[in-house]
Amino acid sequence: MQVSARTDYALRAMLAVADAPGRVTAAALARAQQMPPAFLQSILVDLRRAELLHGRRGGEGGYTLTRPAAEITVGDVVRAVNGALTTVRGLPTHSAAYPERAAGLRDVWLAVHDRIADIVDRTTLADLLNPAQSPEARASTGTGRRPPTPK
Amino acid sequence: MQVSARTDYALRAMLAVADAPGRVTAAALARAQQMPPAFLQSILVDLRRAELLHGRRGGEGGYTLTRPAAEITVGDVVRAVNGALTTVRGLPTHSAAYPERAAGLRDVWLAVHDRIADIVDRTTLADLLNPAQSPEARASTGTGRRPPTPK
DNA sequence: TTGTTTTCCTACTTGATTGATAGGAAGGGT
DNA sequence: ACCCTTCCTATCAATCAAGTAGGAAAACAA
Repeated sequence: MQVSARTDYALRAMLAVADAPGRVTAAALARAQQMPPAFLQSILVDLRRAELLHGRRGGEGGYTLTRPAAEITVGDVVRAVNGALTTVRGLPTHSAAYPERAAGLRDVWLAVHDRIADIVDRTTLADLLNPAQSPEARASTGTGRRPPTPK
Repeated sequence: MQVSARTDYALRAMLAVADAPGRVTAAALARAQQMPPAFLQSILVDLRRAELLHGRRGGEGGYTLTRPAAEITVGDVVRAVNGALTTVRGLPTHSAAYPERAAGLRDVWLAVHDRIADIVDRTTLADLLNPAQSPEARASTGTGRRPPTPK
């Protein structure tokens, strides 16, 4: 039930890129968010391969978003760096086998997975940058956002 | 966002003990649930220290629950073996510091934490052993159980 | 009571996965 | 040509999963 450092760093990096006006270099990113520069580099490679970031080399280089911040969800970022959204014993949640008596446990992990998906797939980077209008992040209980927001 | 093997094993062990009529030995537990015996032993120690299991040695020895299965929640077991319910970068979710731009991210992890807590703190071992009457585990969306179930 | 069996308990060791690092190699601007 | 910045690969360190070995305690039998 733990969020890996890789996932947390990836989201913070995406938020910093989304917030900046132009391009952002990896070095500036690491300094602003206080994360190990070399480790951040390997995370940026994952985000670039997932088509979430566009990297440009050379002078005046840096990273930009491939899509508007309102069209990138937290779930997109998590899946890019972590593979599956939730895992049990290293395996994807839906593909973990359980013996006889513990069959009901599988449903618990699936329910946890669905609740998490409800949150991260409905929250966009733009929502996080405007704290005033992010209903998801504040409500402790309830469904969250009413607007359908069809993906 | 991953459930550790330790947590998964601990819950399966607790379910097997709850389901058995009398005492259950660690060896029988490992065999029935197909988990490494020695690793299970270290997990049982955690469960015993958390006052969830009572171990008895000697012939006719084994483990039993310290409380009825209906009074032990999934959350109790998770916290016993994992410390905090959810962690970000190894730290408890509520105590992770975030710099300027990523402040909104903290609320996301807190919301995830609350949703997970809603599930695991309301689901008891008895619920999991009666698949017919476990509303939590089946519903993909919604609040789950209506009865207040005051702890 | 003594011995024996059964089981729980503790400490240490190995292997694998993840977090983190360093040093180039390739590409864009000037 | 030169410099800067992103990219890639190989490597180190730490943590967790898993396994091993050797007691310590409790129940039963003689």
